[in-house]
Amino acid sequence: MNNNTTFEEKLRSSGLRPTQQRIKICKTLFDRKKTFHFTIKELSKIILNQFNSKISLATVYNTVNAFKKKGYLKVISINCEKNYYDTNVTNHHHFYDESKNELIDLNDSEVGQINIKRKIPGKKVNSVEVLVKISNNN
Amino acid sequence: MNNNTTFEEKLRSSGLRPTQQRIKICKTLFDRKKTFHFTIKELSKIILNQFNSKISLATVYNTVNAFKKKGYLKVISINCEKNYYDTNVTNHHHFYDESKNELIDLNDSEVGQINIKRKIPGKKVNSVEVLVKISNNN
DNA sequence: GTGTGTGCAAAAGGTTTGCAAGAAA
DNA sequence: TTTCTTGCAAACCTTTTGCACACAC
Repeated sequence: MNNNTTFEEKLRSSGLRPTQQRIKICKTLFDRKKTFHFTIKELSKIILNQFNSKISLATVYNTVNAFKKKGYLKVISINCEKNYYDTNVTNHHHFYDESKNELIDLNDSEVGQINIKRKIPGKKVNSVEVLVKISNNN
Repeated sequence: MNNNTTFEEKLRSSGLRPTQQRIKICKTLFDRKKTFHFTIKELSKIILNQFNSKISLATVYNTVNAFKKKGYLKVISINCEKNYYDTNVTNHHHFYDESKNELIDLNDSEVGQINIKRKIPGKKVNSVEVLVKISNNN
């Protein structure tokens, strides 16, 4: 289903030229069954292994930022060292495994209804996200 | 109540020498009624204005990191650009005002009970934090 | 005096940018 | 041919580190 033609259309319809680099990035990000969490460094390394060809860091950043702007990816901030990206752009929550530096999706139904009782005058709520930090039981 | 002697004791009992710089940082951070949210840059600027003397960035970082390690401050990651610190080290939640780049505390009672229904085998939960992103209404 | 802390400047790590060469339309 | 994209290197920002000097004890 997610073949090259589909990615070409996706890119084109977003006003992005379907270059070889962008198609490779699309394949790596979106041609999978499960949600994908990654950092830029990890993504670069995976692309290198998957296609045996390097895409420059600048291009990876540019493309990921373009996808973020288009709403194809979202950012999750766990710490200030680096950004984590998520191919699941729906409203949901996360476990962050501090032992493995790894994100795990937590869907809405796995977190009870969250009821924010306080309102801030003149402000609207953009998102409500829960981050559950976990680590090994040792 | 929070006079210099108290801060000296606090530092000493934490194994930190009560230097002039550290006492100034203590005054800025802890000699206030309300929770204080700050970035390192903001803290440096406030100290400069408050005491008319500059403390080197390295020292501010060192001291803030020491206080974090001692449990006097906690870190809140909103985005990857910079770390935010919080003088409220109890379990609580936050509004993040994306229009003003400002944190507002949300105490436990203002957020309904959060019930994480999923468990990850072999992992323990370290914290559960809610971040509510808000912005101007217009 | 001894050991710790400070401050500067340099380094480190992630991210962005400027610009010339290359690819897409 | 025109416009957009790539890739390199340099720049940028926050944070950390090395080291000489200064301060606390």
